[in-house]
Amino acid sequence: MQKASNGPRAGSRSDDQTGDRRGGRTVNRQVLADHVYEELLASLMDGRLEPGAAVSIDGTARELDVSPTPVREALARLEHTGMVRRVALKGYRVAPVFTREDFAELMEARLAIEPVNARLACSRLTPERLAELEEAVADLKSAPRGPSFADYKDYLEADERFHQLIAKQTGNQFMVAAYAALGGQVQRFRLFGGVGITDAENAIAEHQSVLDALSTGDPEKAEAAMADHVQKVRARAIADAPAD
Amino acid sequence: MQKASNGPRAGSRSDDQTGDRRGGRTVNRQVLADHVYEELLASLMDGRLEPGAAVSIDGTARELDVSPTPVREALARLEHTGMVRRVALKGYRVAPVFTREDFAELMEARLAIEPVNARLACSRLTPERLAELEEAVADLKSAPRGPSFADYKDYLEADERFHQLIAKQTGNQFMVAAYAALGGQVQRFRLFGGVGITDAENAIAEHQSVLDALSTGDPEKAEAAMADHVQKVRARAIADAPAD
DNA sequence: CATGCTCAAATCCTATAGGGATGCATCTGC
DNA sequence: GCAGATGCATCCCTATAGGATTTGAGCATG
Repeated sequence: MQKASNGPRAGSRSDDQTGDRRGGRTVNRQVLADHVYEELLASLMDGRLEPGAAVSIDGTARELDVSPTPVREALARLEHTGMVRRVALKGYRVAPVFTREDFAELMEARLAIEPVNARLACSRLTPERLAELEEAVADLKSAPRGPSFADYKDYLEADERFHQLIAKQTGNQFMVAAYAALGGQVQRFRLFGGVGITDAENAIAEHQSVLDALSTGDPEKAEAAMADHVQKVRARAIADAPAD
Repeated sequence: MQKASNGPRAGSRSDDQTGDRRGGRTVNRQVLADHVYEELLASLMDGRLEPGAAVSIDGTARELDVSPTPVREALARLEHTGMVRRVALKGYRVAPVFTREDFAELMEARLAIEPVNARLACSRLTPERLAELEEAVADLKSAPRGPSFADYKDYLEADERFHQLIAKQTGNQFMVAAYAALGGQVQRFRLFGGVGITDAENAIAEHQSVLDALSTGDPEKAEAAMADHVQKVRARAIADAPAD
């Protein structure tokens, strides 16, 4: 909306993050489509884009002041994550809200994958990664948990980060990919699943339990702690869920 | 290569599969990017595109006689499957061959996911799906298994179909997504993992065992049979693997 | 011979143009 | 007043143009 069509700036992209230099050599070249992808992902992950909302290609392009081409590319990647759906010739839409059944399926899948991740992560845990996990739990404890949306965004972000770190700690690229296929949905559920932040105290305790189990180095314990956590999340969500 | 640049046909796409009509109303509208995606996926799945090969955007566009735009979109989707990798400003490349470690990780992930799929599928098995599974196993048995590449393509296709059907039979969209995150890699490993078709007899017997276990309706048996199958595949592959 | 430079072709990346379809507001006829 | 037709705006989709970057060959130099 700001600076809408202020003039053609074709090809003059040497001042944004493209040619980012650090220490004298280019480190992480990035193209516009990557930027758009991250922007859209952030909007989806923190709830700015609500389920069911249309994501217009041209509209997004105008908003970000780019051409539709990189937006198409970014959305094509996002489609494969399940966070947006596409209908040919009709465009993209944020995936609809979770039904009760969707939620049950998601929890079933988490229960199949996340305890295994905890077990594998435990047997390969490095001190550095353990520190990162401790930091995530600390952030979880210290994050504000007010009633408004923005108030517990940090809490949700720390929650997602904790689980994602465990997936990465497995050192298994395919388990990371499998969790990633769920991760976005998990986060979306946290935002729009109906269950609020009321279970924070319990959830924090369970995360601490998982972390403790990982610290002991006993893979079986870690697996059990994670399974326990996921099951309790499911139980609380069912209890809190609205009538429909 | 054939019919290279025979002339501009801009906007005349009312004769290909776009406006496909059946019974009077349009049923499944398809855009060019979908066609390109399927074309590339087929090339990857049956080995026409070998690991490490460059996949040029412009080149593919010329070959399929379309513009680069839909090719970009198709490749963006494929990137998220892990079958092609992208480097900014350098283009796409078919994912490299499996190392021993990659193979171990893939089998670890399959062992975490596929037995669960078998268990879930078993408890929700419908006669129609069971028939499809039986057909896949029958195709597995009847498929030619010659020494040349094209000779056992059908065999590999039936193998992939069997596992994918079980994933779908879970009725859990997230388990399907998780398997899909692996599925492409599994197929690629079958093609280029070094292990040939020597284990066909054993593998067929194991697939039959999985099918039998599913037929009994005992989820525990199905899970065990699938775990046994994956573990034996791993064992055979390790035994057959070349020195490096 | 090995190494560095120059240049040209190929390729990637983004913007723009325009065809076709859809949706919505407006208008007309009953 | 209301149903259907019409026009306009919006959007998706593909092609094309052109700038920016990479790459590899050819050539010069130590």
